[in-house]
This record gives sequence, C-alpha cells and structure tokens, in this order.
Amino acid sequence: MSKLVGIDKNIDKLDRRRATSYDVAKLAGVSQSAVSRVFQQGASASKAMRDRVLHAADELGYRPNAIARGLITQRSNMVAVIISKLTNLYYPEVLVQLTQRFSEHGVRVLLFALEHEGDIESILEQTLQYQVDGILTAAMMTPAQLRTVDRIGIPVVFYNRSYNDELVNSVRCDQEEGERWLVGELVKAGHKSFGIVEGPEDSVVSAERTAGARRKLREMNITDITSVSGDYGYDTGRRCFAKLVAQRGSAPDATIAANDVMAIGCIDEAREGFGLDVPGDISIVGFDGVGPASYAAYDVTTVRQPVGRMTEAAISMLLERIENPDLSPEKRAFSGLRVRGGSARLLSDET
Amino acid sequence: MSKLVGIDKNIDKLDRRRATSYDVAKLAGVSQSAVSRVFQQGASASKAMRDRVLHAADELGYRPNAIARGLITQRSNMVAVIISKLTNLYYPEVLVQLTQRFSEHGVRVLLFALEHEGDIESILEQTLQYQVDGILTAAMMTPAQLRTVDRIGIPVVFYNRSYNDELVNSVRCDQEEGERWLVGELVKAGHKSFGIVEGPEDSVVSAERTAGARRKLREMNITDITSVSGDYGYDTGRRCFAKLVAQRGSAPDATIAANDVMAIGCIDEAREGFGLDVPGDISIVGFDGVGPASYAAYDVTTVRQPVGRMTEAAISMLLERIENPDLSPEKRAFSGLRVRGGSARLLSDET
DNA sequence: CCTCCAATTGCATGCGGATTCATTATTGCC
DNA sequence: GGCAATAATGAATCCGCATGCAATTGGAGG
Repeated sequence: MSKLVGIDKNIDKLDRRRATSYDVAKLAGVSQSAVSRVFQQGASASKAMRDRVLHAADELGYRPNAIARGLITQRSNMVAVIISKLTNLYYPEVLVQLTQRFSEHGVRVLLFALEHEGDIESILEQTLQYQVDGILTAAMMTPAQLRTVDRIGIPVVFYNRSYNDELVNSVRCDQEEGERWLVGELVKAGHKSFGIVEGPEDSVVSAERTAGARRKLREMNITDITSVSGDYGYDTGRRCFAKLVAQRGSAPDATIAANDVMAIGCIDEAREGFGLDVPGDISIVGFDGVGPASYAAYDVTTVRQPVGRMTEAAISMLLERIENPDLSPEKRAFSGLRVRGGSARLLSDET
Repeated sequence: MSKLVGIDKNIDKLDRRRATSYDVAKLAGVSQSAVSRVFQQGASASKAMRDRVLHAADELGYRPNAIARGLITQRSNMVAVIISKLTNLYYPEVLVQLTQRFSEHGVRVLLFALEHEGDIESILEQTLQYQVDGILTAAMMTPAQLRTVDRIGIPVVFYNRSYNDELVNSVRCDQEEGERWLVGELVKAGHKSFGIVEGPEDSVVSAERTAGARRKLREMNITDITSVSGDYGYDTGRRCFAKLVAQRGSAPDATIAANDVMAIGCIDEAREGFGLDVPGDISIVGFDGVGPASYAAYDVTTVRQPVGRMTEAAISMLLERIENPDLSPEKRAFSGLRVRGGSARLLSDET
C-alpha cells in the first residue's frame, strides 16, 4: 500500500531552500563576490558579468538576504516607529507617508504600538536587539532610557514630545500657542466662564494644551474655570460635559476640550442632553483638526495640526541623523492651522 | 595648532561598538557558546554560569543581536503587515492589538502601508528580502505573486480579501451577508427606490458590498436603483448624494453607502443641501461601524465589522502557519454586528 | 570510594553577503 | 606597439550568534 508511488516527490522539499549568492555564482560560473557586486549600486562590474549574474539570479529566484547584509554592513536599514493610542501618528495617511518616504530611502519600518506610554521599556529593548538605525517615537522616554540610546548611538526623533532638560531631536505642534489663540478669541468674544475637558492623565499633549489654555485665561483675568478629565474618547466627552454642568450648576459659556473627539462629545451632550444651542448658547472648541471635526453637524472650532508637514519633518530629521550622527539636536515646532468653525461664537474675522 | 590636545578622547569612539557575546564571554571568563546558551530559553546552563554571564552582560550593556540570530536560525521573527488606505486595519486599536499580540510571541511587525493596492509588487519584494516569517495583508496579490510566496514557503493570511480560485488563508467580514440584511430591512420597511454609493474602483471590499446589495435588491424585485461612486471620503459622500438626486430628479427612498464615512456625508448633504429629514423623509445606511457612525448627530444604521475578533483570528492563524507550515488553507468569515441606528426608518425590532 | 550516566561546557563551524587585497584583463596614451 | 593606469574579478575573511559534537564535571547509586 505504501509503496505504490514510484516517483520521488522530494525534489520540492529540497528546492525549498532559498537561493543564495553562492548558488547564483555557481550557476553563472563566477565568484560569489561578483554576485554580491552586481546587487549593489556603487560596485564595479562589467556589463557581461552583470547580465550573466542577473540571468542566473532570475532563474533561481534569488533575492539578496537583507538580514545577512545587515549583519555585515552594520546597518539594518530599519527604523523603529513607536506610536501610542494617544497620538495621531496612526492616521492612515501618516502611516502611508511614513512607510513610503522611508521606503524611498531603502528604509523599512518596524512598528510598535503602545497601549500606554509607560510600556516603552520593553519596546526599547526590542528595538535595540533588532539593531534599528533610528527611532521615531511618539512616546516619552525616561532619562535613563535616553542615555542608553544615546550611548549606543542610535538617533531618536520625538514626535509631539519634548524635554526641557535633555538634548533631543523633536518635531511638534505648538500646542500652547494654539490654545492661547483659542482662548484669546473666546474671551474677546465675551465668554466669561470656562470649562476645561482634559485628556488622560498620562498624555503629555493634553497636559500641554490645558496648561496653555489656563495660562492664557489667567493672563486675561478669567477665573471662573471648571475642569474635568476624560480619555480622549467620544463617550467621555459627553460625560465630561454633563459633569461640568453638574459641578457648576449650569453650562460654562465656553468649553475647551483637549481634543476634537471630546469636543464633539461635548457638543452632542450639550444639544441632546441639555437642549442647548451650539454656538447660540454656548461655545465649544477642540484641538487636532481630525476628519469628523469638519463634518457639517459639528464644524468644530479648532486648531489643526499640520500632520503632513510634521511627519515629513520628522522623517527627514531622522534620516539626516542616521547619515550624520553628529548633527546637533534640533527642535522644530509647527504652528497649527486656526479653524474658525461654527461650534464657537467668535468675533468676525480679524481685519 | 593641531597638537595642543594631549588627552586622547578616542576611547569614547572605540567604546561605541556594541558589546558582542564574545565580549561578554571574555569578561565572564567563559566561552561564547555559554553566553549564547544563557540567552536562550531551552538551553542548559548551570545557575553559576547563568549568574556570571548575566552579570558580565549587564556590565557591558550587552543585548543579543537579533539580526545575527536571525541569520543563523533562519527565523527573522518578523512578520510583514501590509495595509492600504482603504482598509480599517489601521485603526489604532487594531495596530496596538497587532503589535502587542505578535510581540507576546516574540514576533515583530514590519509595516507597509500602500497608497493603492497595486503598489504591492515592490513591497512584496522587500518583505522577501527581509526574510519575514509570515505576511498579513489587506491587499490582494496577483496569482503570480501568490505562487512566488508559496514556492518560498512563506505563510500568508489575507485580511478582508479572498479568492475564488486560489487556496489561501483568509479572515474576513461577510460583507454580502451584511448588505443583504440592510437591504432586506429597508425593503421590508417599504422603501421602493434605492441609491447606491460605491467606494473606489480598486476596492474589493466596496465591490463585494455593492454586489451583495444589488443581488438582494434583485431578489426582492426592486428595480429602481441609481448608483454613483466615491472614494470612501466624507466629501465625496456629500457630492455623491447630490449626484444621486440630480440623476434621478429626487432623492431615493433609501441610500446605501459602501462605508460609514460616505453615509455620514450623504446624511449631511441630505439635511443641509436638500433640507430633507433623515430618517423622516429618507433612509441612509452605511457599513463598518466606525466611531463617528455612532455619534448622536448621525447614529448610522450599519453593520459593524467585528474588527477585534477578526484581527485576533488573523494573528493566530498566521502564527499557527508559521509554526506549522503544512496546515491546510482556511477561510474564516465573520458576521457583522447589525446596528439598527437612527439614520434609517426600519420596522421595529423583529419579534 | 568507584562506576556510570546525565548535565554542562568548550570547540569548531556555518548562516549569506560585503569588502579588502592581490591578481588579471582592459583601456588609454605617447 | 608598448607601458602605465584603471577596471574587473576572485580568494579569503569577517559580521555575531547558534548548535552539533566531544570533552568534562557533578552526582547518584552501589
């Protein structure tokens, strides 16, 4: 029964091994060095050689092994991109932009997505093991981690994170400036009482935004401020608005949400839960400039982060550091785009 | 001038080289093999040895080089994840889930994001060079590409893509079933004329959805159908609705959008552009169950893809194939969650 | 205290390709 | 046409780690 089949089918299995440069060399009747040279840009090889090798390579379905290459060249051509739930680095356009721009430079993206920013420790360990050439991170590092990475000599670029006491490369949106504009406009338009809806506690960005808003309010002598905090989500946006009203007995003239999604939640709660007219009765503003913020039903007054330019800047900053590790640290802050949407009652456009 | 400095500062530079297992071995006074064994799970090493090695390793800041390890073990412990703008695989939760679950199994994610599904060719080439252990893709491959990957023996799992004539592993949401339910409910509730807003032409998912809707409509003898197509975005959603009205002279009783975002665009256009009441005058339904679909202002009637479960399934399917390459192909289709939102006039809940 | 077996440890080798050095084939130029 | 200079090629080596095999150690059992 078991010996009915005469033809040996093992060939398939043996063939399974990937072709190496040696295989190609043998088939083409040349040395392995030659094959290696043909598959590089700056190598010298005659046209005849090139043709023979490429032909043989094609025949065997040969592809250079990037792992082996990385081992010998000490360059993995991979960068680690670390994002967390709380950043807007995950927008599809951003990821497309990231992987494509890096790809143009022959660099691959190793992605790490964190639930919480604190989880970065183990991630960092992994990136180091994989010999990444650089790190683009939207999560903070501890000074110790910073030092480790620096000692090893891996360039790091922070996205929307910065440090006061450390020399790091960073690209960010000027959150404070944006909030100051929002608050300024609201106060100018006559709003007296304010509600602040903060983001999650571990969000640096949220902290920066609300701090900026508070500072500006103080400068303008506004003291009637109530704050609550949510998790950046729509549902907590709604709950937070309700909480604001409950805490102060009535809705504040203006509500400043740490991001657009919570602002949208606030708008819905104000309208549906309290029958208020936005912006007739009260104003609500957000931050980010995400897609839904511009939907007709909300048209949120907000500050839009120039995500495309920020990402572009971060990418080239990292690539530069990889090429030239001794460039001095640089911080770039972009101003947000001011969106005078219909969710806040502002004075008409400045003259 | 150039010889003023007496103290040699080259030490730093020399120190820059990463510590290898040999360095650790020398410091600990053991063989390199020993070091290697200590840093593996199934290796045999005495407690004394372990301590000495770990101590030395710690001193030098040694980390195993995953690249070198990958070369020798023929396992890169990396998988390629290919997403395109048109998939919902990019949601932050999904990416978090992906990277974390893989990470638990010691697997890293190499991310590729495509602008168009057609760009997959070069991506595939890259993944193969990087010796990934598996591929999770939300983009289609040509039969030739499929064969290449299969010959090399890399397991592939398709996400929301499937093939009729090829043996592949896939995890998907049953788009057709979902659309059939939506159409069925709409017809039962008395809608006679229908508008269909398709997605981009190169979207397989959109094609499946609209085809499913059309089939069900035909079965129910509905012939009054107008269709237009957009790009999955909010703006085209609005334009598409306007186009629908223009083409047929009045709004259809029900509009079926290929995704939620376009459905939201349609709702806004119907309300703002044409002063229609949704769902009083007309019904509009979507597909996906994305966040904004459940915002109070829209409350879209839709079918929510069980993204979490789908992702989970895709991950374990791929991991299984990596462990055991000879498992036979498997296709898993998940039913979507039916959301009877407020954007469509349906008969009250089934009894 | 000795024998025998299992657990440790070291040695040597190889994974696949880049690169240095030496050698050989070409080309340019007087 | 001959010689120097340059391009093309091959041999050998190394990158950092895992692993088969042989040698050694440590115990258990008698």
